[in-house]
Amino acid sequence: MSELSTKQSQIIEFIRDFIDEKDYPPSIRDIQFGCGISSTSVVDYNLRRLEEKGLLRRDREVSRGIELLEGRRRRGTVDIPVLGSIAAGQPIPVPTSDRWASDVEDTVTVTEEMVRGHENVFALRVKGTSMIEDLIDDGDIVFLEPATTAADGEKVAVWLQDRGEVTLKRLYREKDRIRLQPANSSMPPIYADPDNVSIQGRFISSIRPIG
Amino acid sequence: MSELSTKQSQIIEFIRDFIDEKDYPPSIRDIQFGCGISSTSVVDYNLRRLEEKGLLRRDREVSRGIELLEGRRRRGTVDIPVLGSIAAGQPIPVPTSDRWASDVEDTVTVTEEMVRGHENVFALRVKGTSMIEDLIDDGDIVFLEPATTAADGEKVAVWLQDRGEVTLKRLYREKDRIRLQPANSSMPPIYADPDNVSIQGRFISSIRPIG
DNA sequence: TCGCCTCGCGAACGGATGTTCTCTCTTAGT
DNA sequence: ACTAAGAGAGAACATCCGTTCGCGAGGCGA
Repeated sequence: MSELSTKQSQIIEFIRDFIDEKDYPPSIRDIQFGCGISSTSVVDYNLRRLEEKGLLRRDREVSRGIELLEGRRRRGTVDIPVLGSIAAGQPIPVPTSDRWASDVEDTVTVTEEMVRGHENVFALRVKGTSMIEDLIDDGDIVFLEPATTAADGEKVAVWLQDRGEVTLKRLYREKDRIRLQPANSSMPPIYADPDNVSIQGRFISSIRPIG
Repeated sequence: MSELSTKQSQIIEFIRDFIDEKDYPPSIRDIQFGCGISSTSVVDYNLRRLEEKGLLRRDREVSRGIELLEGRRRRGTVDIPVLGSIAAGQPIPVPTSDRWASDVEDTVTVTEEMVRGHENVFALRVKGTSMIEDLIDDGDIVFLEPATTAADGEKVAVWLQDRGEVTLKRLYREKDRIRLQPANSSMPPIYADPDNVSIQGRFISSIRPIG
């Protein structure tokens, strides 16, 4: 029932290739000649079957009104703004709910899986190896979601007011201070007054540029 | 000269939105009504200007034969076959020059930057923490390119014939043996006879699934 | 003022294109 | 063998749609 005849998979294949090459869908006669079919009605017939099977969508009465549903796989990418470098001494303007402004210096494109389920994700370039034992190296790009709170032990980007810098660390609450723990046994933790620490974002994932 | 008139950027905008929504380009009359223009010839006129400026490409005499050049941003993704797990005791069929066979259990989609400049890239799931100090953790997915040789110190996937297993290590040639060095100071290196080692692939990059 | 160019309007032409109708041909069920 | 359904061929039709042509309104330098 949901088997595809040779002709039908050939048509699907042809449409995919056609769009790949030309960036617009083929007309029925394009398909006809491209697949060596002898009549437009045969193409129409099979297109209807394919539509019933949910493999494509057609806009009636519209030329080239064919949309491959299954081919929607690609385009599963998101552009993430790189707001700056972390632990570089610069304050980071965390994006508000509306999309980031236009002053973004750079963006990285990643597949949606890298930030799945998170909103308003932004990215920062990591300087230094303070999180090396959490497998975050110098030069990596980390993805964060805006947050103002965090559970103990979470990796967060925090703004240290007195130092005027943003850094990525694991955050632990102690009696009357906050401990920012590097993941690098050669580096001591930073202790800070709670009033001096403001959480900017929560770690989601990271990538390492090739090379 | 290369400025865009209000109408022209409006048209570009409309085309982009139209394609975004319908997945096929608008006809000239779609643009006409969508932009509140009173004549098809005006659309045609501006489309020619936009084509001259290199912002789009038109296929003459073809309905909806409009292709946005600038909108090519997305689609920069590649599907990489995940051939199995590494250090899991199973031999890995390295893909030949023709595209991998159909028995691929899984694929991951990544942006082209992750494998830039490499051919026939395949992926493996990492089991264990033997490369932890090279920032490759248990559960990571590594990307490799087929290779049969490697320079000293390179991270390679090697097939150990007597153990019947594939493992990811740094490779060093010593007098009459090969040293496979884990990046984990709690693990000893593996020494093997050169005849017993066959290199399967060279490390390119890795990603870590979210969570 | 006179060309010349840019930009826009409206209409008409002809090819492109989706739809539909009528016929075959084959296959499976009875 | 008869019939119904699936698949296809061929042609006709009605739009859809890109192109072109004539006309006009401004702007600009000579």
